[in-house]
Amino acid sequence: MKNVNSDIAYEYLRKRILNGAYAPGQALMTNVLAPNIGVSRTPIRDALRQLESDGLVTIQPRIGASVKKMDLKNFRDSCELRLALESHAAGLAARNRTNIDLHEISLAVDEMRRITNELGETGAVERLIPGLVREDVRFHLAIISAAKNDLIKKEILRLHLINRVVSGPSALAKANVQPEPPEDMAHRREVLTSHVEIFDAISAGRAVEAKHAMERHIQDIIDRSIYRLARAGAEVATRELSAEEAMYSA
Amino acid sequence: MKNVNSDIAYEYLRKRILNGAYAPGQALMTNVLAPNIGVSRTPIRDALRQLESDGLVTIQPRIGASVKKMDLKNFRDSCELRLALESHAAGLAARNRTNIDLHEISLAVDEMRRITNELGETGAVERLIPGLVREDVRFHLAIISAAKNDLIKKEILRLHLINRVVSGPSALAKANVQPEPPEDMAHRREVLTSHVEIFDAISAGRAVEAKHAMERHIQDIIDRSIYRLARAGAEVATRELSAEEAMYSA
DNA sequence: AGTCCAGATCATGTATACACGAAATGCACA
DNA sequence: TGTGCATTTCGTGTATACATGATCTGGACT
Repeated sequence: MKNVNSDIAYEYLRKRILNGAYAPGQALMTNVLAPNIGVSRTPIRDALRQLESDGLVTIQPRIGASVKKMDLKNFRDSCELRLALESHAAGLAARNRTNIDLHEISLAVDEMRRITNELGETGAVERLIPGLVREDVRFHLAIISAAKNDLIKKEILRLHLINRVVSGPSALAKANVQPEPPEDMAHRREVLTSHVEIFDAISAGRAVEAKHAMERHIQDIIDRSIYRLARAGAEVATRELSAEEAMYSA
Repeated sequence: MKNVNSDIAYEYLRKRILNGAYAPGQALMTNVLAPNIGVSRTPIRDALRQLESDGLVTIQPRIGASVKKMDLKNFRDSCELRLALESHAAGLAARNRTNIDLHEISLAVDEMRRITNELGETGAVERLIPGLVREDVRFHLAIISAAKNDLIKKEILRLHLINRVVSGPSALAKANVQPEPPEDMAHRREVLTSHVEIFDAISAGRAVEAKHAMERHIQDIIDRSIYRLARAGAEVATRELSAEEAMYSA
């Protein structure tokens, strides 16, 4: 955002939506928010509008704003969008990446490999997972940047990468979704392999290969997410996910 | 949008930006706009924010809003984005289309074929081109709808399809870009062929084929646009396009 | 002449007051 | 007791007044 008070309201609301402080569907009334945040209704309105275009909030005229509910359909839709954008970005990255981009991507891969190996040996899940997530985000972010298309980058970030970065553990645990089932070590190695594969393709400038590798990689992630959500049971599916939970779980 | 006065301001500004009434880069000051539109500054601010997220306006904090300039880089970027989204949508459409969707697409194809043939016989460009454009938009819109992904649809529409619909002839002529060089009859037949090809793939449920056909089709359109822009000469390239001109020319 | 600073000007961002519409309450009536 | 309508409540949307920051003007100094 741009203006200081709007920013305050925006960040305040965004954080609380993302960490689940507000239930999905909960009304966000400017006149109750205003005293809490310490600014007037005007910048709050601005913030809500921005959040609406981020897809986190629904605004109905003369009714008001509420935290957006995300059902499985919406979740799938956003996954599809991510798939389309990121795989295309991978293709572009193979064409447009500089050596510096390449270096940054390789760092993310190397670091992830290191952590994955350490995890395999020590099993120190609690301690190492955050780093793994960080390097994963870093990897995807580096590729998006290497694609050299600001519009696509903006869209992808708006979709969810920022969410993953800022959201933290949050409501996923509450929903009884196990973020890290113990049998996932195999999956972690697969992720690493995918990343290496994508990196190699981008490095070699093979656009279609990079694109397809990224497609498969993200499709895997999506399938996994949906499977986990489904397995987490009806209470998650029916009570509806907040936008945050769905985003984070991707 | 949602609220009546914000809508008025939004439509007012949108139309005038799209038809070139405001030059690219021109400042849009709320206190001069307000009396003209006949509403107060508040809904105008709302409208400007919305237009910013549409990509038509740039807002700098404490500086103000201005009509977004679009250079060749931005134009290419938005084309890339369109390519990614629409080709993916074509793939989805092949999987998710209903018979009703299929029918609507076929209507657009048939009508376009009819008009193209008539155009080949009579050469009545002035009279028939609008119908051709309409059916082209209809074709793409029908596919996007058949993909059954509201998020992707929303993104594509925001990108430019609406623009094509609402913009009208506008500033393209002013820029001395010939929208219809006489040798384009061949191109029109190619477009028709592409549409048929895409339709067949979607109809048969061949997702990857539909996707690739759409990719080629849009890449053709983009190449043509960029070629035409380049040929139109330096004055277009250097004086910078308004968002509208670039969008429309796609 | 050119540069730099101070004041003035002006547009934005913010707060607040007002008006309209929607929902909730409560009362009358069946 | 349940239903329908009027009234009230309350929150949004809009207008306007105020404050802050940015730009512009003019003059002084080098």
